[in-house]
Amino acid sequence: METLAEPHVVAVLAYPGMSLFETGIVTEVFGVDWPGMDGPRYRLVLAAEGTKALQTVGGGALRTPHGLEALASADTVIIPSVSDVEATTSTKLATALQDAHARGARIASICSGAFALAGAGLLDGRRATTHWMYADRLRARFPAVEVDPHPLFIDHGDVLTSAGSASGLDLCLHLVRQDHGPALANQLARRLVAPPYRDGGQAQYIEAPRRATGDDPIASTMAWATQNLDQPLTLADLAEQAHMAPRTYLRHFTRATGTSPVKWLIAQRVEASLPLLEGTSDPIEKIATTVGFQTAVTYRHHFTQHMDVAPSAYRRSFRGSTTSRSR
DNA sequence: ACATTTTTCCGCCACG
DNA sequence: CACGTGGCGGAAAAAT
Repeated sequence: METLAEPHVVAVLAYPGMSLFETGIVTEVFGVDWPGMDGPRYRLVLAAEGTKALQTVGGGALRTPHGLEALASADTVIIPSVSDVEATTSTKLATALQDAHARGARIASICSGAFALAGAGLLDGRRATTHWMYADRLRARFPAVEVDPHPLFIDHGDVLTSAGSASGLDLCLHLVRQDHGPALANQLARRLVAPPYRDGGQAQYIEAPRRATGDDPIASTMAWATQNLDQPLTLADLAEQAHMAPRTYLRHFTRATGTSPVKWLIAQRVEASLPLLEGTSDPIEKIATTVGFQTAVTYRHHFTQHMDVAPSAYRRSFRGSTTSRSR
């Protein structure tokens, strides 16, 4: 568990024509030494095939001393997308990935990086995701891969895939959470000013984007619900607010949102409770009811479900780490 | 931690 | 006929 002596090595692939965004996410999470963050560290290694300077999007050039052998010897390997989803994965890269995997390293991809993992055969017979726009191509090129375009990321333990670029951040935070627990992951998310937790199963693609205008009945009931979070809201209440039958409301809601009303409500309530845990010393009971859970039991249940820690533990770890360091 | 009751959610289908 | 609606039943999830 403790990796203080031997830092966990994260290798991220650099390639010609790369965008700096996905790599930047990885850098931010695993490469930056955040001041005031005690606890375990990672060592980030940028690895490339060959030692020539690589062109990046925007006309820059990038050179790294680390070759693919750095991939093969890392603890975690991240492929932050590929330059061309039609191109076959080079044998050298495929071999490096297979070696790393066989050695027990964790292999993760962001966005179109899944094509490299699939090219190395690491996704055969497994469920995997990628950017929703590439899902069909991935399926067509690698029929052995069970492509699911819906979730933000899929974690098999040894192999992980994530969706569009920004979901890479969710994936990276997920890895930190796996390695060092929710407290550190949440703390890091705070520093990055990222939402603390997005579940891997959350929908990546929302068919009917919510309009901010008031004429969207779903959007307005959602706004209404967040205003009235403290009181018990049922599906029937929301439907009535939207002047729809429950069945119709349900359909519209899932289409617009990617989740169900109750799941969304629970997530809202858990989220609303975070600042109360962080900033007040209100008892859990009180927080539970102010964010709309009938009882503290249900609050604890759902909080733990979402955050992987009990509310009290979250509060404790949050306080401990922020106050003890800054003064 | 577990069982019971209640609510949600989704496929199916009839209706307008 | 295509399309949105909404009631019904039962599995699944949430509340108690």
